[in-house]
Amino acid sequence: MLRLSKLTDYATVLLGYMARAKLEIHAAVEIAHATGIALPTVSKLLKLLAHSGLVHSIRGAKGGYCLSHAPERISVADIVQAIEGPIALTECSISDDYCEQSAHCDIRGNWRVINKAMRTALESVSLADLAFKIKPSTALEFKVSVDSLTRG
Amino acid sequence: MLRLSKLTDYATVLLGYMARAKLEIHAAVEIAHATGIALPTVSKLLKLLAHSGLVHSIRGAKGGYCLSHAPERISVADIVQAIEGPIALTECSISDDYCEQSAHCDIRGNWRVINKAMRTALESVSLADLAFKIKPSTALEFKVSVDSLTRG
DNA sequence: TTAAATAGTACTAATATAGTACTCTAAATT
DNA sequence: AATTTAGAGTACTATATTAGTACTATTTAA
Repeated sequence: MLRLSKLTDYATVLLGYMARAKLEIHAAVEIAHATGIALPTVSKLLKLLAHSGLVHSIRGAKGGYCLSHAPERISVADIVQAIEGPIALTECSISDDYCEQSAHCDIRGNWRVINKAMRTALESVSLADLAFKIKPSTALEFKVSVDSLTRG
Repeated sequence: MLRLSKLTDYATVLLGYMARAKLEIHAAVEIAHATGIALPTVSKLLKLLAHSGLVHSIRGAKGGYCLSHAPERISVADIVQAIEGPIALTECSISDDYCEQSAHCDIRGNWRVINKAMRTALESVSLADLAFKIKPSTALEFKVSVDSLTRG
């Protein structure tokens, strides 16, 4: 079904809330109430997002989390990677060594290309695009030449 | 990690074999031997692919499977959909009703756009691209305007 | 009629995901 | 300094999904 995990989905919801709310600092409890996502889940997600540097955490009383960058600077790819790890459609996209089939498999190199294409697609959409309505005039364009892909 | 299932990966390998091998009809056993994928798995996959019309099945002795279309006409999106079902990154991309969060969720519509973008990326790569080396001169281009996306 | 091959279905096992609980550390307020 | 608020870290459990297997039925060639 090629789908994102629920956690990633939740992450976009809670980051979307943070992007829209004007106050800088948000406690996990507040975000949980506002979004309807269970508190332990919200905490877990915010920790992951803090690890990847997408949000900044402030400890102690009156602490909380704030976005590290403007919503326009945070891409969907960033969010997916923060929660799910590297975007890699197939095992062999990650490491060369792992696949026992490699003798039979002539397809490996070409998956890399597709992978890069997907990543490019996800990188081209920002948190701002998600959180605020995408205007119909906005054009998403992905133009990926194999030259650039095979170099990457 | 946004990855395809192993089964989808296997499916590309065995379709790749069929695309390269010149003989029209291939029994499941033959494909299993050639690709190193276990026979029961190969059978399962070929059944799924036959259901979606990507391969044509011939029953009985001397039977087997053959590609329904030229490798150039079969897209990676077709293969993914045959094995994993509809390409839908989030639950709400499939049905409107399901999501209990819908009151809180302003993000729904925009996921659709991303979804379509991903699908477009996968549609732009063919089985032929996978099975034979993509030539560096080949350019994969995705150009998706939101106008067309919101209509879809 | 027999052997070869796919169709269909149901089941089991393995893995990954989601969710929860608990302890530790840091900062602010009094 | 003590207390309270809030995040950090870790480990665990339950659930759901995925992968893999087995078995029976059906079709066709020789």
